[in-house]
Amino acid sequence: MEMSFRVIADSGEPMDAHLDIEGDEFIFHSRGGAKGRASARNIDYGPALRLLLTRIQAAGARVEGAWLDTEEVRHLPLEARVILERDEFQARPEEQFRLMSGRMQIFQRPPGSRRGGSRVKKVRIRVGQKARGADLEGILGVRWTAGREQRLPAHDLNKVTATHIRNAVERLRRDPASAPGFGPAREYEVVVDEETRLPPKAVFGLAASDALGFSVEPADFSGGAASICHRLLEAAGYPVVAARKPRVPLMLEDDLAIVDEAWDGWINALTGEARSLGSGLLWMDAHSVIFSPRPSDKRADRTDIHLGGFRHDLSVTISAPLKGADANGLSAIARDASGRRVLIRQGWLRGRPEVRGEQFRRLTGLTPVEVTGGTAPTVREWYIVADLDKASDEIAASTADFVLRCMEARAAAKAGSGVPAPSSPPLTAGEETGGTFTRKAVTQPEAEVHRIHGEVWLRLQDLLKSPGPRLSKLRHQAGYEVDGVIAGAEGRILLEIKTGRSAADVYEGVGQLMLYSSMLGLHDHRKVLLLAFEPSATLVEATRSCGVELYSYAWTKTDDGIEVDLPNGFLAICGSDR
DNA sequence: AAACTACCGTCTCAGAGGCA
DNA sequence: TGCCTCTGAGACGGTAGTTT
Repeated sequence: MEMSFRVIADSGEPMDAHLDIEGDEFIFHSRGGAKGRASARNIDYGPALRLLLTRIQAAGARVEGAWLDTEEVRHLPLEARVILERDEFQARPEEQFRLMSGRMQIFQRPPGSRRGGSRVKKVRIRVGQKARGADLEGILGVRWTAGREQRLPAHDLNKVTATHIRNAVERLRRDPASAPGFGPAREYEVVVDEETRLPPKAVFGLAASDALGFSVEPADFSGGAASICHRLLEAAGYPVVAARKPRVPLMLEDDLAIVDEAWDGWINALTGEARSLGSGLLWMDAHSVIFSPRPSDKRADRTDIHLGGFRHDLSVTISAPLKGADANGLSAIARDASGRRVLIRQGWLRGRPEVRGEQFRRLTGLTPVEVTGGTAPTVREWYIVADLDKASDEIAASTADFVLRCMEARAAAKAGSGVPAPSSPPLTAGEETGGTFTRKAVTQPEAEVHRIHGEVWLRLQDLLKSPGPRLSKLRHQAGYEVDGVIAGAEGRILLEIKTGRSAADVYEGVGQLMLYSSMLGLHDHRKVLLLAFEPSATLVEATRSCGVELYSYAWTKTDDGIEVDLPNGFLAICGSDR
């Protein structure tokens, strides 16, 4: 099967999403394979299809309809495989996508099967002719791909020798235009001598063209820190270093819509490079930085980001700009001379002790940038957090670097003031409550919801009341709250109660017990996870090997509420003789 | 027979809405 | 600010069918 066109993102980067064009219709290809594997195909299916729908609408083009177009259903007449009606293309692109993917999933599923089915199938979309005369290719923003699609294999790139590289360096030194198609250095530079620095991809591209006997282009190989390109350049005796940033002044962006869009892009980049730890916490593996997005308390619908959150006394907030060109804000979006968008933050860490000015520069090792535009009573010192026109991983890396430097500065400032930085002593948290609350009708009808979690807690508290209260709750100063700490018969117990029944609830509970045990210094406590279902022997075994004991409770609805039945084994270790 | 294509089915995650 | 429930949607192993 040929896949003739490729979707190009607004940034100009080609996406992994392909389509064919047939007259006034385009066929958008399905996604397949596991991400990261060589077999992965059309991995950007979702984002790309949304983008296409947006572009069609933006172009004022008329859409005639969308149909499932997999081989399996091709024999069916068009009207039997509609996934979006003509009228529905009036809806917002996001809504169109939602409708289409939902219908794709349930198409021809056996009756009664609520789940299952792919949402990433091949679809055919017809765009009407009255599209302001533009051709479909132009409206969709796609590019014809005739040649190579993949990057060159490593064994080809490894054919590049030090001699090829030396020759390439000499050619580029004599004539910087001798590698057409390659841009100037952005992230890294090849150090040739004191005066001469060259773009690594151009050097390697030229060397590879020489070695392989055909014109190697930028898309044929990756650059970046761990790439074969950098490795071979270094091996040939040319150090590759981070590019020296030009010290051009930045201009504060005053259009709030652009600021907000850039802000959202930044958050997306971070989120895309992280995985969830539950409870709104995200973890960037690659950079060892934790963060949590929180609704802004200054602006509705905006999100602030708190980074480095395990230790709130070391964390850094980057809050959504309140207005355009706000030279007084904590953070802002600015542009450099070439129009690139940059997220900047003031070099001012609040709290005790406060870190700002010269101390911030010294402790972080960062250099402030010159920023113009906007008016403020005092001059602010701005620092670059991330260049937002870069790839997500680079945005995340740059943000993480900024945050880690801020955290180090905070820790150093504390240490310098003679105050060590121990984790804060835990506080006692309020008791749980049971009963019910009414869930308003949103997507589901209004309903009474029982606070099972609270009921279990109250039942346990009741059983452990005598002699003297032995169930308490602790709360870390950063806000993390433990379900219970029990002075048990055979030692103290750290308890986490889960009402959910999914594997994710178990993962979350085990994770919470690990984290809380460490954060609250409760290393000598038995870690107990109380589940609402009977775990399998395998799960019990696996969690036990992590140092977590599993017990399950049961609850039943009675006339006057909820009756909770706690397991005897668990009550025994709690010291209840019930 | 191996490799590839185009899906399916399930797991998992993330966000919204809501409560204390 | 943490946690709960619900829901949409992405990730990804698995596999039938097709092509080489």
